Amino acid sequence: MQKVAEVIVDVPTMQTDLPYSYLIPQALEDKIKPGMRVIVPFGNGNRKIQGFVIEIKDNISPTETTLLKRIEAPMDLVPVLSPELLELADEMRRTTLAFKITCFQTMLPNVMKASYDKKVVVREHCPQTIIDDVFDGLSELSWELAEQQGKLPVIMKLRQEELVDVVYIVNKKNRAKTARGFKARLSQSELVEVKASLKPNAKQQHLLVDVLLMLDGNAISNSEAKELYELSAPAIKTGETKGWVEIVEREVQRDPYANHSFKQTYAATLNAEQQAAYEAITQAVQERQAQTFLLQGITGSGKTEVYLQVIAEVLNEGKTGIVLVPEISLTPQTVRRFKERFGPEVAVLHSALSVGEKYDEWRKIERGEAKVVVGARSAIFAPLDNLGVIIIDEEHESSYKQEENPRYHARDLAIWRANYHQCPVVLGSATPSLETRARAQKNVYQSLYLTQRASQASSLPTTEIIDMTEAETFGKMQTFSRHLLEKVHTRLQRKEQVVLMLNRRGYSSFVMCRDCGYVVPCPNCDISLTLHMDSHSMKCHYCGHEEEIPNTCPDCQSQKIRYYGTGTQKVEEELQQLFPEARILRMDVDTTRRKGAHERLLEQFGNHEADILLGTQMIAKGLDFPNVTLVGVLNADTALNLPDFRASERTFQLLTQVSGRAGRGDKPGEVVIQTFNPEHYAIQLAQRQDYERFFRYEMKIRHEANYPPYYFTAQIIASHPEENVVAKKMYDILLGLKEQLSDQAIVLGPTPKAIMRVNNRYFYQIVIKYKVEPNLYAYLRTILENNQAEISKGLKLSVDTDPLNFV
DNA sequence: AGCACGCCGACT
DNA sequence: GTCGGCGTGCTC
Repeated sequence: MQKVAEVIVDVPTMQTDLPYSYLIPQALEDKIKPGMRVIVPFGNGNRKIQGFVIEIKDNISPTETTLLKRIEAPMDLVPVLSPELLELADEMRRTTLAFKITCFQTMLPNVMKASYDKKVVVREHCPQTIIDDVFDGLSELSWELAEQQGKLPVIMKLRQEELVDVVYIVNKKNRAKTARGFKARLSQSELVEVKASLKPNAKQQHLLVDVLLMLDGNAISNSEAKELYELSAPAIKTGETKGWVEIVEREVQRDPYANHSFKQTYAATLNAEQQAAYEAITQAVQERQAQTFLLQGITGSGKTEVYLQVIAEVLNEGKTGIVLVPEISLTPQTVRRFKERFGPEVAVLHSALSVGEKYDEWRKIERGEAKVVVGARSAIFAPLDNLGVIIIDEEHESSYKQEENPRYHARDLAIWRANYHQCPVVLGSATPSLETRARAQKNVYQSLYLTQRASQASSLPTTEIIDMTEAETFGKMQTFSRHLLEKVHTRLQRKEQVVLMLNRRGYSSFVMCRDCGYVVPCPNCDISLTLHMDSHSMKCHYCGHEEEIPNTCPDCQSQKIRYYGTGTQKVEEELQQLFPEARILRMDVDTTRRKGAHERLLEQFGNHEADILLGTQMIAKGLDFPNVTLVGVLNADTALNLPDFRASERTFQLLTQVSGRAGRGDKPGEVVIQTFNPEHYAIQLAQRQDYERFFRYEMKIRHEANYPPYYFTAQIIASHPEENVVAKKMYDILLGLKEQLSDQAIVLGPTPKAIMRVNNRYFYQIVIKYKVEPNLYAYLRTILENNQAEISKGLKLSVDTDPLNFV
């Protein structure tokens, strides 16, 4: 019976988000497997596109099969998606409402996404005159070139006359990097004979034969032969002409950490709490329990050592493990800790890797060479079999949620995969998200606590709050309190280091006219432009618009146009004026844009090449410098006043985290928090590092206001170039929702987004708060389906079934 | 997404 | 009368 493959095609639309059936050609019958990529003809013109086989059927009636097209070619030799990941894609499609094809592409390295080309090929009976005129005498022409040269009308006509064909090409990008190499064509004994016949002064040829003998039939790359044995290229060439060697192409692995050397480290002795956590988790590993643990441990309590030893046990059992780390923490220091313990069994998936490097790491995992995967969010899709544990460090980090389709949360998928493999998940944090902590409270997750700092010498830092409404400040911008400056001063004298954090949001420089108060707005968005001194221009952070800095007020022509605000650059300048002798390192989006810049800056600071590290949120994570004895938070409030119910939670987490940066060594640490809201509970409780009180207080607030974790939320965002179009659409959607939802559900909106216009589009949102709405996801899907027509005409509609951001 | 079919405006 | 605009609908 004819075999048929069910294929998800690479056409990301609502209407094509379903499997299409294709015949499997006889020759490929036993080759095509679920999880493989294939090239299939699609649509009227039979253009060739990529597809994923999800199922093979052989019980299709013969009458049906005659209507089917056939698979053109496989794109893989073995499936790139395991049955597990195929199932996980189902789950993702169901819960995030994203297209199946988008889910597949998210699960795989970027290079596996096909790109498409088109070309025009002359047919056999095409007259030579036309070939000369249109194709410059060649047999084909790329579509792109034909378009540029304005030849499309001619080509259309030629195609109707059947003189030329339009051919579609699916480009595979995932070519493994290959290198030229060679291996012996002769047997060992023949080589010995050859060597005996060589003249004594033919040094390179002797060397070549020696190398060949040593390789014993194995291949080596030319570059490796040169590097290791100083074998020259001409010698290899000679070997080829004389028939001693065979030239081969070898797949080479790009190892992004090839230049690092790692010395083996061994398990440290665990304290009682760490030991208890270790035992609970490894017991779940051994007993194959899909238990989720919340490992709640203060900064410096040695969570990582617990992870390492759990993984060691997992490997010992012949299983594999995934460790997720926030993108920003995936520094060489973090990687080193795992590489030093587990060596080449560790693969690292990191967004800073090139697409090729990422593919190589992925291949290494797929081939079973790596047993431990350390990576950011998308490493949750690592193609590991036989998972023994999934660890998510800094569980509360928002970077685990993808803010584009598919809008998945790595934590949810981790729990799904753990269920599949019957293995535990460990969620680690000093400041767990309220959702996670609430689940632990209800014993859905099992709680494990680490309350002691692992190294006895270090103690918790002392934290002071400075009320900026009353404090004596310094400088034009009132960025620094006298108190903080004095403390910075003493550190500089003592040759200790200081970390200063600037909450970036709402803290950028802008230009304002002192006469009329005019602020230069973005022409495309409802926001003012930000001043950038490095490029001497005004930029919009939302749409990228850039323009010159005005000399006179564009509104009233006054000359009195001045710079305001405190961007990191401005603060750096002022700090430099206050401490001319201090070496300051600035770390923000501008200085870390270039690949590897982030690590380089941190390394410099670690080597004490700077005294003060001044940066945005990104400095709060994971850095561990023993010489830092003072951490200053310049503006603790800015995130606090956002209209988002998680504002307090984020502020508390951030402040607790930066505070942990002080006093990591044997010298005591101090933290100074400058704020305009000194009485706010998030700030007060962060000062005392009192997560428990914060949790209870915040839960009360969430309960009273019907927010998570007491309620689930869903968010619909629509945008359109015309405001009345979005507004009307959203009211329509609201009406439909009201009909579908039970009266327990609460619908907020539609309301314009805080920045209503971005890039000349108007944004509105609806938020749904609910407890039990079994039909909600299905109905949200129908909303997307019903608006297909408008979506193709400029409406943008996005649905998030578990949003993290409401601003 | 990309292509074909189809129904209304300005041209040889 | 036709060439071509892009609205609509379909793709195994």
